[in-house]
Formats: sequence, C-alpha cells, structure tokens
Amino acid sequence: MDEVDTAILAALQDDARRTNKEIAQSLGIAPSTCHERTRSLVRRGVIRGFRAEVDLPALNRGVQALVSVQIRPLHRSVIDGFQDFASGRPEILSSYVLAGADDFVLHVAVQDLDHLHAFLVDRLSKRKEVAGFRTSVVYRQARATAVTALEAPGGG
Amino acid sequence: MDEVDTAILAALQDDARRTNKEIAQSLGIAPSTCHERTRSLVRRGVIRGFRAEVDLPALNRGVQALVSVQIRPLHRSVIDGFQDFASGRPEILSSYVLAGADDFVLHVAVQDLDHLHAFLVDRLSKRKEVAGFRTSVVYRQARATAVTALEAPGGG
DNA sequence: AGTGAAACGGATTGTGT
DNA sequence: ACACAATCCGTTTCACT
Repeated sequence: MDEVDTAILAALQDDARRTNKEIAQSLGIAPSTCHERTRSLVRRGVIRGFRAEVDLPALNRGVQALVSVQIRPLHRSVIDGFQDFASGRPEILSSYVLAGADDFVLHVAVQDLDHLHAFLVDRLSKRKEVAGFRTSVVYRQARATAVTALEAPGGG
Repeated sequence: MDEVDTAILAALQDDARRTNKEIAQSLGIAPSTCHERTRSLVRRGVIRGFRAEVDLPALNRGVQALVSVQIRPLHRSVIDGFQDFASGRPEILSSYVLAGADDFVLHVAVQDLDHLHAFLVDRLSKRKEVAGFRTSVVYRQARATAVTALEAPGGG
C-alpha cells in the first residue's frame, strides 16, 4: 500500500468507471503499470468489488432510520436467526451486530413515515426475540468520499 | 422503473464491472437496448455513481464502532460544524444526523481498540459541543446485496 | 422503445528495457 | 517497474423497424 496504490484506490472509490488510461495519466505513470497495480489491489482483496450506488429517494425510499434493537435471549441461534430475518427484509439496507446495550442496529429506508411505522409495528414487533427497540429518523447522512489505509497497528 | 430497469440495477449493484453484453444476454434483450436503459438510469439519477468497495481489514481498519453523540447547543451552526469535523476525520466512514435522543451517529473504523479509545478521548471528547456519547463496537455487519425500488407511496 | 451492424477506443497481453 | 505495440473485445453510435 504505497502512495500509488492509495491514489488508485481513491480514484476508483470516487468513480469506478474512470478508465485505466485516465488514472495512469493523472498519476504520471504508464497505463500498463496502473493496470497491474489495480489488478493487484483486487487480487489482494483490498478492493472487494465494484458496485453501482443507488439514489434512495429515486427508489421511493425517502425516509431513512436507524433502529436499535434488543434481543433476548442473547444466544447465537437467536442472533443468527434475527440477522437472517434482517437480510430478508427489503426495507433493511444493512444490519450491525453490536456489543453493548443494543444488540442490533438496523439501517432501514422506506417510502415515508407511515411505512416506517408499519415496518416497526407489523414486522419488527412481531418477532418473539425482540425485547425492545428505539427508532431514530435520519435527517442527513454524509459518507467519506474515499476510505484510506491507516498506519499499521504496530508501526503507529 | 420496470422489470428490466430493476434487473439492470440489481446486476450493477452486485458487480458494476459486469459488461453491458453480459447483462443484456442474461435479460434476453439486445446490448444496445440494455445500454440505453443503463444510460437512462444514470441520467435520471437512479444510479448515483459507480464505486470500488474496499476491504476494511486490508486497510488496517479491523475494528468498527457506532458512536451515538449528543450535541449542545442544538443549533444549525453547531450541527453543521460537527458534521464538518466528522467529514474531516479519517477514522469516520459516515455520519448520520438524527431525530431523537442521539443527535449524531458516527460509523468509525480504526486499527484496533487502542485507536478507538484514542479517537474517543483525544478527538471526540475534545470537542466543546459534544455533551456526551455512547460507543458500540461492531461484531458483524451485513449489507443488502441490491437495493430495490419500493411501491410508490400513493399507489401502495 | 427496441434491434442489428459498423466504427471507435480502451482493456489486456506480451516483449523488451 | 516501466514503456511500447498489437490484439481483442466491449462500448458506443447510427440507421432502421
């Protein structure tokens, strides 16, 4: 992970369709070099994949919320079962399994507040393992443009 | 957003480097048709962009956490200022502005627990507007493979 | 809006330095 | 690691339906 790798990674996180030629030129290296570096990043697993990013409002998902959920009993089978449930629900973008007071956080995106309420009371509350939950509507979200490598844990 | 648009969207969310030819073939349509559909999705803003997805452990970011933060006073300028701070910190992947008891949730990814602690006590606690925070370490995360459109709010 | 074909350009590979 | 060149293949455009 030198400077060139980092720059390529930043470029592809910003726009995965940027051509190899363009990136090479912007970095002042040969296209063949840039190409091999990019292949290496994929081969080493630094790049997990290339994905299209969708606009949630355009898909009738103008309302987002983070839902903190407590699960009981806190057994592996129950946790796995709830995560399977979460993976199967179209409303849920991602789910986090946590340490601490909350066992799960669900990132949901739905049409409007009515549908959020319906999801919470008709779907989530119906689950036997759900001991409680707390909902926070998302006003705004900001994401890092490019995720960069941090210093090695030992070498920092 | 008909069936073809949805299928193209799903394919590109799964792998943005899938070729137009491949997608067209899998859907049983002509490459030129598929190409125009994809262009339309981008033009209409349904596709916000194409991004490389990175592997956090490969970038020395093996520890993730969600940090709920309370901010005071709750003025626009303070909220915007804190969000700017969040956008500038390399540890932070994304930040959410919320309704409810928590004003912010920060999704952070750092090398290890030592660095998480250091970020919390050296960076976050130092901010005057931070009235309190609660940290949940992430054990696991699951993301939806493809985000699909939901029924229109009025027509459902 | 969809199709087929033709032109264009970048990806990919191999060779040599 | 870099540069060059040559092939391959997908993208892109266009005329037609």
